[in-house]
Amino acid sequence: MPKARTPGPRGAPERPSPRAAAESGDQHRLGRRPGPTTTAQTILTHARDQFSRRGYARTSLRAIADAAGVDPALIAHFFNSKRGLFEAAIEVPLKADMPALVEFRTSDKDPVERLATMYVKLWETPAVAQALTAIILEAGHDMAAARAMARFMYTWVGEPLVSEMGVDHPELRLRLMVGFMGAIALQRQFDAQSMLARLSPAQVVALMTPTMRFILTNPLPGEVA
Amino acid sequence: MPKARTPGPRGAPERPSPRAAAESGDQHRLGRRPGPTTTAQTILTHARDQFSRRGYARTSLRAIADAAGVDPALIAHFFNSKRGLFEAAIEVPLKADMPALVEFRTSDKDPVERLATMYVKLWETPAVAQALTAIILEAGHDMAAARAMARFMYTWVGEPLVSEMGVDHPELRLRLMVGFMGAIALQRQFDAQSMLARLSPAQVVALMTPTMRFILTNPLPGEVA
DNA sequence: AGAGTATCTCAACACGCAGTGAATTACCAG
DNA sequence: CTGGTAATTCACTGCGTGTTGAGATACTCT
Repeated sequence: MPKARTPGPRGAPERPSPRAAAESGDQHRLGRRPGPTTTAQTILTHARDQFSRRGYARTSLRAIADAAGVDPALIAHFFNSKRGLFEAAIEVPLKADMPALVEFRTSDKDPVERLATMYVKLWETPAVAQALTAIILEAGHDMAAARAMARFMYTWVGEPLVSEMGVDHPELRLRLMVGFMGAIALQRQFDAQSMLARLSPAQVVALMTPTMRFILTNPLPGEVA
Repeated sequence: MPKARTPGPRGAPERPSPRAAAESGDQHRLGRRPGPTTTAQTILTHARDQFSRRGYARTSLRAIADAAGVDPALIAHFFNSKRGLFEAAIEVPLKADMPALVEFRTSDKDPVERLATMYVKLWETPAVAQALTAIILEAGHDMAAARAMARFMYTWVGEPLVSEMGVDHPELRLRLMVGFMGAIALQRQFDAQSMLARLSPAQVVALMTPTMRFILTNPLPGEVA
């Protein structure tokens, strides 16, 4: 016998709501669902979506759970806390064999143009775009996001580029360039009727490459050098 | 006639807490304060501070009221709602006789350098910097902020510049340039140990001017033109 | 001086939030 | 089949939030 549990110290006297007994084709309403389990991934996907569109503070766990078709308590079960979910959501889902990354390494075009191409292509993958957007939105408020941003910037932009083409004052120039690139991506993401959003990926690459190259190579004024 | 109001349907039976009668040198604790009234301005100042540092959603009216040394209800009295307070806070406090603006109009240097100088000087005025920061932070979430940003961008950047020096595809180029400028300002504001934040205003101007000029004047690639 | 109005505090409400513990169901290894 | 473990929902608790109404105090205009 499953032992003598107190039959229910909570309120709810003798099953008040059998819960609208005859729901349409709906079967089980309680306990584990049959079939394989993909729920954690589903939650993570919708979390990235919400965090990237509304920011951390405006996003409620209930909204994510609703979108994922799941009880809010499941989030606590899989990710411990809202913070835990957020930190999982801003883990940029990059794998070295993604086409954009492979092409960056194997192409023999100009490094800057290759970088711009890779960047724009990365933003075309929704999960990546959402993670990056969430990171940028919270970078000023959340240390984890700030670190994620620095890591992304160093690993996927700074290190590959500087190691290939020499650039003086790399920290300064990279900050300027990444700011420029981020501003473009954000405008494309949020202001859908902006000119920038109407351009094709190839057009955006062609548009941003010259300025990126200029930022990296133009002689710095005497005051700062 | 003031008519017969129900004398008090709320709880609070016969004044429960006379509130720690003898506070140090503190006099009046209730009712209007003696002397001239500057409270609305005080609230607005602290609101800008909080909104710019923590964003709209993370900022509570109670926090603002505490910082201003005032009861939260006063905010509702002066600004109606949190939203009302925010919309007042993102009204960029610019007057045409501010030194930075005057200098922009009267100097005879290169227009782009003048613009950069004005911009950096504007960000040195805390109230302006805070309003602009709050606008940028919420531009993706709040229509009022988005409009404020467009207005600022057009009135104080686009119109003066385009009217003076001809630039083709102004919308596209202005978006790129303003994104670049905003990214610099934000990095200086939030990442205090960044290289950018350690530069003097004059240095930042010297650093950003060439890129701004490049963005405005470099021939656009055939794909977009 | 006195009526009327603006400023200000207090107490409370209603609501949404993140988080918790127990109960229920399905999966899986022996 | 059977026992253990993971997945899932439910009911609930505090807590913090924006907002409200009433009452108290000061200022202002005649």
